[in-house]
Amino acid sequence: MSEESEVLKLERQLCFPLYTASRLTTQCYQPILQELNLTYPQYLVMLVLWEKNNLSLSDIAQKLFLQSNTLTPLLKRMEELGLLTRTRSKQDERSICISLTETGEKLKIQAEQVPSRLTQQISLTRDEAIQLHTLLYKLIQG
Amino acid sequence: MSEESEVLKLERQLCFPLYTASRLTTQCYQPILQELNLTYPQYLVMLVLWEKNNLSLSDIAQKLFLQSNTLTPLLKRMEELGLLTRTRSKQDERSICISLTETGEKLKIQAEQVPSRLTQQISLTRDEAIQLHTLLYKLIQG
DNA sequence: TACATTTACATCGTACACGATATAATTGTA
DNA sequence: TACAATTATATCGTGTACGATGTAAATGTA
Repeated sequence: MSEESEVLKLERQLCFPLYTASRLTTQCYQPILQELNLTYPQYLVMLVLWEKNNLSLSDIAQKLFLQSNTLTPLLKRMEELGLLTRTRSKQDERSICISLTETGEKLKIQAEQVPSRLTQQISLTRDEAIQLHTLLYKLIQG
Repeated sequence: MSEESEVLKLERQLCFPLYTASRLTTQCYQPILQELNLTYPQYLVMLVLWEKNNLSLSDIAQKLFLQSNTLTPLLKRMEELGLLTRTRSKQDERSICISLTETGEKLKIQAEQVPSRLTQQISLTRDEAIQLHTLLYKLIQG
């Protein structure tokens, strides 16, 4: 009934396993992050800020490949959770400075266990994970 | 100021490049799919149905690793677009049968050019793409 | 055959993503 | 210095994702 069209087969697309692997991996994080009361995108913001505190929205946006339309409400929710503060920069009134609160800083200690707990759930060898990591960054930066 | 915590560095995580590669790849599709008046998840549903028509919602759900909470509204929108019909199955009144309309079938012809147009934009060699494909499926199926 | 269990969808609420657009501050330039 | 262009963030609307829950049909079982 359906014509042969190899190029349109779902399993042949690169996009589909990317989309699915991303979603399923995020789902693996969910129960772990729930203990920290964080969503996955919120966790990413925390990773950025734990590495370097007091960044502007655009700094975070650049690191996460996101924009203000996604980040503004995300950061507002995180402010309401008491994880960070959003203050207008003195040097440039357009810019806002995102700073971790003490609560936000302290959450890092609990978060230290997250990566290893996730690695345990993943069905890739260490070498495969490295290989995948390399290929994904090549795709992203291309 | 921020303590050294190698395990929590953003660039070390596997999840982040997965999430980003998925989003950026979807963004590559967007202008191409706009010509077909499809969103990316809608395109995935079409890929499934072009391969095999007259599937139940749960068949599609299984292939795309989605559930009714996502698929029901998605399929309703596609029905409104005139791409498919949703009819209760006679054999099992709980099940709905998703069938392509003629419009939906015909869209396949236009879609044939999508994969190659995307491949051109991707910064991976053929071998790397195959390698990535294999690793992602291993991750998904694990 | 009653009835508990399972299955297939649907609905609801929350939180992203993201294109389009708005707004105010800063910068470049005639 | 006026004023156009740029930049940083915010807002809005639409469309996913997905956990939790609801509902009705089908199935298993005593």
